[in-house]
Amino acid sequence: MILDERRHNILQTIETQGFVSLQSLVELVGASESTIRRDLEYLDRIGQIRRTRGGASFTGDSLTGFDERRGQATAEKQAVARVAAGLIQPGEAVLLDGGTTTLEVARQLVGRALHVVTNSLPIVNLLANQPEIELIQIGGYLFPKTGVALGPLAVSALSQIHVRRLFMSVGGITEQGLFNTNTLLVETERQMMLSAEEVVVVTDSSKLGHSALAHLCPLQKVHQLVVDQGITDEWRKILEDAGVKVLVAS
Amino acid sequence: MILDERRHNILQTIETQGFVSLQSLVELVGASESTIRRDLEYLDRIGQIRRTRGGASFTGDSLTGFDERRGQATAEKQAVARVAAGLIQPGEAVLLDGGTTTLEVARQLVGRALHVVTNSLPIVNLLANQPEIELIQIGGYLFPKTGVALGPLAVSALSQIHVRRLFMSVGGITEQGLFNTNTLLVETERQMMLSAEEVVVVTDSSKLGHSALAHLCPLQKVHQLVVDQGITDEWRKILEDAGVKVLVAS
DNA sequence: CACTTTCAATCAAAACCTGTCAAATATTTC
DNA sequence: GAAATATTTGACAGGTTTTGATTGAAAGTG
Repeated sequence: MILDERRHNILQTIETQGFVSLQSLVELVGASESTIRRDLEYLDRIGQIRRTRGGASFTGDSLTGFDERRGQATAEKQAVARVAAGLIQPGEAVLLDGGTTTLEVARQLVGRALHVVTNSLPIVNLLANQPEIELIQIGGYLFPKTGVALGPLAVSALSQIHVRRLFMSVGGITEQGLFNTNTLLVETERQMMLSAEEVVVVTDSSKLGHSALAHLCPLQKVHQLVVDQGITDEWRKILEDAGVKVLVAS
Repeated sequence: MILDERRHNILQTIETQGFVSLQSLVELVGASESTIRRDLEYLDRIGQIRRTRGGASFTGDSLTGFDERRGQATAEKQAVARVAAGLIQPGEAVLLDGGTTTLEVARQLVGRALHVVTNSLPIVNLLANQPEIELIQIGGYLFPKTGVALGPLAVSALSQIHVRRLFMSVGGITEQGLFNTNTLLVETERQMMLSAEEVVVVTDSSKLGHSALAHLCPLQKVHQLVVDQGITDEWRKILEDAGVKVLVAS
């Protein structure tokens, strides 16, 4: 098994199981302990997982994230979130997708008078009981681990609402457009795009050039994209040529 | 099982059960007493639980802020919840209304293979990530304080689903029927009743004879009612004459 | 007060991690 | 195509963390 394939395998296992021991990974992929250790170290460094003693755990926005993991929202993500939140006018209605970056955006909204619509359980928990915010929750099948409501019920609910701006996260961006990890999710996000006047993608630069399982839409459908400083001039040009307004957070 | 996973397990158990004895944790995770003690000490130090003699109880900044009333879950409510949960068959689809008693019912469902539909944020937080439970969340305008989704979006979502049993809470019960405190809530609950084959009301006896702002439905629409021992013979007769099957929890 | 249960402290054993190195494999260069 | 170079891999030594057992003290119980 080649390097890339193996790491992909490992990542997927961790994502689906939440926790995986080093030993079980050794058995699963048939490589030595040392190799798996190095893979885990790499995946940790790029922020996809978190190494723990004896194995690794998924670092995605696990809603039960119990320790300091939450503090792992990197400075980049926070910078992106600040810029994104700055786009919002007082009293506006915004739609927030699930994801760690949009969760940071939500954090920036506390105390502002807004209408917020979201299908993300972590965001709902964050904003519930904020007196200034009128919160509309999108229901549906609650996807485990990430706590995002998806599926027909979510799509149907979204079709009944209309907002000024959508803040969306993605799994990957290529010249072919946006991608995400899950077809149910993509379906729901398509309806989100239909319900918003303006589509704002929030992402970190590591997603640029990477694909993912499910194709969401071409670049042309995106109005604005907020990204950290890591973006290359090349990518900036690709995006702007497709009509996307690029905002770099610093 | 790796360290992180074990502590996560422990925390989740404590979070859903409220209190757990050290012995039961030893059995649950299959580690030694010493190890569990150390884990509890750690979780206590980071402020997620409080150690008590013989075990630990949950204190954490609970994901929400809705269940301050947890301690108030009286023995009567728990008894009612146990009886109510006993009605549910394996694999069934149930709809849970918001409310403290229904939250206790939800607590009884942990570990059972069920489809659960609910508009209550505290219940969603409780059951999210329970692997055996398929969770469908009803969205809508999120009512502050109680964390229940209401309004047109909720009604519309409910109209698209169908379940075997509805567990409903009420604000008051008189001979005229059921009452609740809020017209939006009543509207949503009416749709819930349409989506369920059987309507089960869970309540404590103090609600009997008391009215509330909004009339929900006549007694005849209720199939079963679970109540604590405080119910009088007189009330029992009134309910049974209206065709309600009364279950008294002891 | 006697008895039982729970707790904290200690310690050796086991599990795990880091860093290093040589062998194996892939990539580049000529 | 062969040699040179770079990367990846597996093994191992030495150090650190975690674990389970034990013991005496402390806290609850009748």
